[in-house]
Amino acid sequence: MAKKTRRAPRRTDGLSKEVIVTAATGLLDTGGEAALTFRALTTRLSTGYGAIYHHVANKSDLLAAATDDVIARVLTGVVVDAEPRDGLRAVALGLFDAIDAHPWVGAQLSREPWRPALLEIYETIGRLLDALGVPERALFDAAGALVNYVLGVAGQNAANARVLAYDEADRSAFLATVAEQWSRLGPDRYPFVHRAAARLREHDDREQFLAGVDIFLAGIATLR
Amino acid sequence: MAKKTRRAPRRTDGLSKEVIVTAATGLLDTGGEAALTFRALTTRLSTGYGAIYHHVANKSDLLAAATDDVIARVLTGVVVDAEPRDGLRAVALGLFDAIDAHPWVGAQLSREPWRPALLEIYETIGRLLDALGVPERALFDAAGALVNYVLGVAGQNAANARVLAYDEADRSAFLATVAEQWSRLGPDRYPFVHRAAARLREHDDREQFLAGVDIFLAGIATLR
DNA sequence: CACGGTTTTGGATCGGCGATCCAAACGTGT
DNA sequence: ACACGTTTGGATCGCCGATCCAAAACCGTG
Repeated sequence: MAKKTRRAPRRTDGLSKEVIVTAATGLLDTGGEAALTFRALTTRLSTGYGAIYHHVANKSDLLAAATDDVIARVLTGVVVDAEPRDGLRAVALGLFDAIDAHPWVGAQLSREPWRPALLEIYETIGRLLDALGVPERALFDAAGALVNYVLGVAGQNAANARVLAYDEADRSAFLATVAEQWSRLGPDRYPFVHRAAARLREHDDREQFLAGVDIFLAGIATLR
Repeated sequence: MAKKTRRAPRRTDGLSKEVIVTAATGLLDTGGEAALTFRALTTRLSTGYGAIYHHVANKSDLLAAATDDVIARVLTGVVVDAEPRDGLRAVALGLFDAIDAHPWVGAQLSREPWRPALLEIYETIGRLLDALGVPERALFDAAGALVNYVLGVAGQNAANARVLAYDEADRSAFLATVAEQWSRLGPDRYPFVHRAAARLREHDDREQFLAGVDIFLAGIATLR
């Protein structure tokens, strides 16, 4: 009935998985995991569902592809032929910063640990630990421990950062509020957290992360 | 019309947040995070949406409550007045096993790290590290590192376990498959993972986790 | 024991999501 | 120029979290 709604003409620039992954990464970075919906993708790419599903199996495939993309960028960007100890710190910091910039990566890595991204991480860190001279019998325990430490802390940090407004002023205001709550908890029931509150205000996440890596490397050194 | 559908009579046993949290934990344990829906809850509790929303603010409130519940059970169940080193290992193992039994807890802890559960974990581990004699200046870095290591590894382990069928036969079959894939990766491009494949078959997650805790404690000891 | 306000409960409903499906538009080989 | 396979856009489905409202039970007051 006179509907004849002329459908929009086909796009000229070809759609590809790469284009879709880039758009998805943008949505994830600006709005968090909840912002990645196929509807938002169709709007941003001005296309339809079918076009996207033609290049991507489903949502978790898309998330995995975006994660692999981010991690691959980090690992190839890091100089590995440095001194192993420096290389390890560089890789650790690179992953920390990447997850800080893309908080959803941390969650995805622990949700689907069998995909390529984690394999590459293990390979890079394991090789560096080997070059560091960690004995064979302890190499795999050490690699597992270090990888998990790095991803664990980076993920926690990203989760914390997500709560904070991304503005530095709000950040210190938030930290002050939390510190105040913590110190109010009472030294008898919460002696540690009560004391930690004072440190909270002045602490630097990145420095604390590196301090943890060093604790780790010191522990690994005792295995030799 | 003649609809006059007599509405079901009101339940006699009172609904409470505790009952709802228990039911939610059951759903989460058997079917994973995807299985926790308000529809499934209404079925299991044979009630309606309003009844549940009367006791619970929303879904994330429910998840947080269930998480706090599980973690509180672990921390109160652990003997703390033992030797600090043993206490730390006991707490670490308790958390590892709890997250292994309730995989969703790990994800929730990193998703909303400001809720009570993580506070209690920090308090318990921080106090034990203090009793261990870690110097004040390193105490908070050490606590942060250890907490994140424990939660990181436990979460990864739970994610791995979730893929595996919960049957031990399927588990070794799966491990064999992964080990085979890994060893096929080629020693030139993936020297570490290629070697790790051999270990994968025989490794015990719990033992490897404890080995990591020991690496940590060894590293912390060097801070003294 | 009656009665009215308050708390607790059940279910209809809404908008938004991932996924599926199909026809229109395009490109390519002949 | 034509036909066939590929790429694209959008209608549609079933399910989700959340909201809202009225029925049912409870309870203090007289």
